[in-house]
Amino acid sequence: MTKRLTTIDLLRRHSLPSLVQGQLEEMILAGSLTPGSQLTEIPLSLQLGVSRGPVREAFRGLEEKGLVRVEKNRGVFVRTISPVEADQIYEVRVALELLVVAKLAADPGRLAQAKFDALLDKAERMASKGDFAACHACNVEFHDHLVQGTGNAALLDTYRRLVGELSLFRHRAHARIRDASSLRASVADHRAILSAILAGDAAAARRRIRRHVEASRSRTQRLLAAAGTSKD
Amino acid sequence: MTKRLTTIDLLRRHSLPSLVQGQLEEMILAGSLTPGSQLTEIPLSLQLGVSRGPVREAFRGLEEKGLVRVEKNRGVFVRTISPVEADQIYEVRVALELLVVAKLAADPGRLAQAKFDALLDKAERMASKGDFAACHACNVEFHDHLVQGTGNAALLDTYRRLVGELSLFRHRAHARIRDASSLRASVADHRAILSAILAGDAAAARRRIRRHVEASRSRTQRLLAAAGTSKD
DNA sequence: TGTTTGTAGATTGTCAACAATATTCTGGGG
DNA sequence: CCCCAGAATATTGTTGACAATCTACAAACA
Repeated sequence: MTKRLTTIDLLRRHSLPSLVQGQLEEMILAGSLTPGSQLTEIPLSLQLGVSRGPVREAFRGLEEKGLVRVEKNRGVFVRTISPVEADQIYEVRVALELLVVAKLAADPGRLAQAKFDALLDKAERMASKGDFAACHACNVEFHDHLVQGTGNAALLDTYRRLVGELSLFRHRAHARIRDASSLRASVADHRAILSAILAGDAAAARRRIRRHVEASRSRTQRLLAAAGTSKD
Repeated sequence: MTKRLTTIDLLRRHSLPSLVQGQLEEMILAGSLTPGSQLTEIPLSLQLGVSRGPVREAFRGLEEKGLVRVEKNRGVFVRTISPVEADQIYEVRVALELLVVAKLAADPGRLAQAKFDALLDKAERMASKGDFAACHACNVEFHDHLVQGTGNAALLDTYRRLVGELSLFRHRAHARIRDASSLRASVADHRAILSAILAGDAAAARRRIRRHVEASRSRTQRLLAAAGTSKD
């Protein structure tokens, strides 16, 4: 009990609700809280060492963020995203990423190339080692850094929200990334996209990112279809 | 029998926090709560006839929605959006609207043309009557219905969030729309965009919506610049 | 046997009181 | 006259308790 409190005490600068929200968000995005599962207030508040109030406030934030679904007098549940919803999210994401690479290609000088190269190298190393989760994390971070590079806060917020919901969908699909070839293909895509951006070739960058994200979309859809036939 | 039940049921379905959040959101978007002003819990809870708990929960939702800013131990304030932030939001909005008209133009049959025509006619009537606020509302609704027409829930959510933040910016700029010519120009733009969509001409629709939103962007920026020099 | 109804338990919804923090005001000193 | 320390006030942060609602189970009846 005391140990649990220290973890929260060390971060006293943030209010309790925001801490709880961050913790829950992390667990949801990591998949330790599976989509569809119920989040009961009392066990959570006991587990986190806080009262129900902050937990409820965190629920509100998570609901607005699209990570949980609240049913009055019933409870809150980790949001489940249907294949069509995921497809729609992907559609918006493509539009955003097109804007991202176009902006970056218009001014490639501002991009910290070393950071991206390091990220891509690490992704390949992880893939070689067979650590697919780490490789996937690198790939996700590559996209995120790309969006960060635009310097557009609204764009970054919007993008992250969509990606968060998509990761939710990936968990629902039980789609653990085990396919080394697709991971390597992603890294190769990323290299091509990056080079197009650095060359200032917006058209090529747009073409490549579109193909890249569309491939991810159809791949995820296929994975869910396979998982769906077996159980759901 | 059904009438009373539905009203009761609708009230029972929404929890107090969601009611409060909706009320506050309405007030913020309408401009009756001006950007930068503080929202104190006790007066609000007294005014709305509820306790502080629901109000706090509503604050969390509004914060995640980007309508208020929360400072720990200081209070919550209606969010103020800077010109650069507004510009960035507009940039994302353009990307979304491009997707919207492209999707609609790809399948114009699904669009309820009568609804849009009625909306445009009403907008012109309001402009002629000198009711600029109503005309502006019609124009906003036109865009919203366009996005609704895509049938993409994620796209609609994302779009509405951005538009909400932009309306916040308009209030900050004290930019009451009084310019009849720009309002009429917007209606004319809308007619052109709609006809391009109905003709299935995606390229023309994209070109026109881009010019249209970009015009709105620069106009809003100019209005704020003018207001900024005079007072702020 | 199947349905229904009542009851017990659990969970959420709401509230009012208490604690912690920030802001304001006031009095004294330089 | 200005500045600073310290109390007074106001506001937020958090908690525990109480009320309302839903769920699950079991007993009674057709």
